[in-house]
Amino acid sequence: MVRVRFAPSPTGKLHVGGARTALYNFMFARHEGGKFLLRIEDTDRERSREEFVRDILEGLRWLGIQWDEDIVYQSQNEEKHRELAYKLLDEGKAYLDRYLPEEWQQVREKYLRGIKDQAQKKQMERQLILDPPREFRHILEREGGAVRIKVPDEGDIQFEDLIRGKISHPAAHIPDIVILRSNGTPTYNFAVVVDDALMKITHVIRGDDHIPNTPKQIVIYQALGFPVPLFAHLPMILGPDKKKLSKRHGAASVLEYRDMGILPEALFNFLALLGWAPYPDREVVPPQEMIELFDIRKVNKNPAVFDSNKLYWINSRYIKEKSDEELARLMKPFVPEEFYSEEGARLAAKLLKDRVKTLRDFWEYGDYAFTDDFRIEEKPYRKYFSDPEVFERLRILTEEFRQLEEWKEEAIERTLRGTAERLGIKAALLIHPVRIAVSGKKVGPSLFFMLEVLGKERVIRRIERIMERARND
RNA sequence: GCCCCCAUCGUCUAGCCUGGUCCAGGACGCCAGGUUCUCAACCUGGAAACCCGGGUUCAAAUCCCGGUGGGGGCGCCA
Repeated sequence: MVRVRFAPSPTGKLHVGGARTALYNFMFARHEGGKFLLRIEDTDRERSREEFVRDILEGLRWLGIQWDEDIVYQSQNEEKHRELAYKLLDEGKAYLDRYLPEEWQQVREKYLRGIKDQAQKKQMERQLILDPPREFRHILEREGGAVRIKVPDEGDIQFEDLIRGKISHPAAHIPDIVILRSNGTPTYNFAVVVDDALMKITHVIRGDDHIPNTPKQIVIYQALGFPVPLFAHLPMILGPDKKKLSKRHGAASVLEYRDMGILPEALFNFLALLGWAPYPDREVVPPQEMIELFDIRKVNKNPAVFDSNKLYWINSRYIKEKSDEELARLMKPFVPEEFYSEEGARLAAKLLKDRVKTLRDFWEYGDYAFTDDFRIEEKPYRKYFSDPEVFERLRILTEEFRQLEEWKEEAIERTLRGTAERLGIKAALLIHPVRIAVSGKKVGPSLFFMLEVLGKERVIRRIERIMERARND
C-alpha cells in the first residue's frame, strides 16, 4: 500500500512550490490507490505559527487536495525521537558530543580552518569530539550533550530516485550528523526519518533541494533498522528571473491566487504542468484526468519558471467551460456585497465568460450587469455625447426599440441598422453611444448580444437616463 | 574549496531510456492577417530552441567523455 505525505513547516503561508509538492504527492497517492497524509513540522517553535497552519490547510482544501488520516504534528513525536536517539547511543551507533555549540565553533576554527578534504575533516572532527584537546578536556565530565550518529567512512550511499535514477554520494564526505541537540530536541534530518518511519511512508516525494539530505537520512534509516522508502525529487519552481520563487515575485501564496479570482482546478492544472506533461499536445487537463494519467517517472528533472500568464490563460479556459449559474455563485466574493444579486451575476456570466481571465473581471468589466449605477468612462462619454445630434438620433432609436416586439439579437441589430440607414448615418454613430449608455464602457461584448441579455426595459431606461444627464452637462 | 543534481523556442514542454520517421512537435506569450460595432475571444499564418567541444556510429537532440553555465548542499536551520 502506497503511503505518501506532505510535510510543510508552518513558518510561512502555503506557496506555490509547496502546493506543487503536495499536489504531486496527492496525485501519486490517488493514482496508486494509496494514502496521502499530512504532517506539520512544527518543531521550530520560534518561527512556527498557528495562523500558518490554518493557511496551509485552507490552501490545500481549496485546491482539492484532501488528506486521508489525522494530521500528524511533529511536536507530538518528540518523546519518541529522544527515545530512539538514546537507543542508537546504547547500541554504539551514535555517540555523545559534549561541546556547547559556541565551544564547537571555536574548536572548528582553531583546528579545522584550512582543511579542505572532507573525508579528512570528518575524521578530525570525530577525533576532536571523542578526544578533546587539553583546553577542552574538562567537557568530558559533563552530563549529556548532543547525540551524533556515526556515518560510515567508506563506500557510497546510493539510492534509486524515481525521477533521476541512481544517485550516489561518498559516505566519507558526510560528517557524523547531530541527531539530538544538547537541549534534547531532534534535528530535522532525524525527526523526518523517524516520523516517516512511524507513519509508514513508502515514497518520499519532495523538492530536489532535499537531494543532499537523502544520503544522511538513509544512514539514519539503516542505523535505526527501518525500511528505507523510495525517493522522488521534484525540480524547483523558479521566478521569472530564474531565481527560487519568493514573495518578491508577486503573488506566491496559494490563497492569494484564490483571492485574485483564479479557479482551484486551474491552479491545480497549471501546477501539475510545471514539470510534467500528461499529453504532448494538450494543456487543459482537469484534475481527475491528471490523476488517472499521473506517472512520477515521467516528471522532469529541470527546474520550471512560474509563468503567471499561462495560469491566466488556463483559468480563462476553465471559466469558459462553466455554466452561468455556477459562475454566478463563484463570482460572489468578488462583487461588492451591496451590488451582488444572483440575477446580475448570471447576466455578467453570460455576457463576459468568454472574455475574462479571472473571476474578479466579472465585476471589473461587468458592473453594468449588476446595477444601473455603473461607472461611466468619461472620455468616450464626452466623445459621443458632445455631439448635439446624438439626442435626436437616440430618441428615434429608442422609439424603434420600444415598438420592437421580439427582443432578440438579430432583430435588435436589424432595427438599429435600419434606423441608421433612414437617418443617413453610419451605424457606428448609434452603436457607440448606446454602448456607453448601457454599459458605461467603450469596449465589451457584441452590442446587440449585450442589449438582448440586458433586456429591453433596462436598455431604454439607460439610454434615456444618459441623455438626461448629457443635456444637463 | 569539496560533494550532489540539472541543461530542447522568451516561458511550460514532446521527443531522449529502445540512435534514423526531427532541416525538432504542441501550448502560453509575441508579430501579421481574417472576422467585427469596440476590446477580447476565435480562425489562419509567422518569427522563435536541441549550451559548447570531442568521441562512438553509415547515422546523435537522442549514447559516452570533457568543458561551460545554472541550481542545491556541506549547521546542535528546516
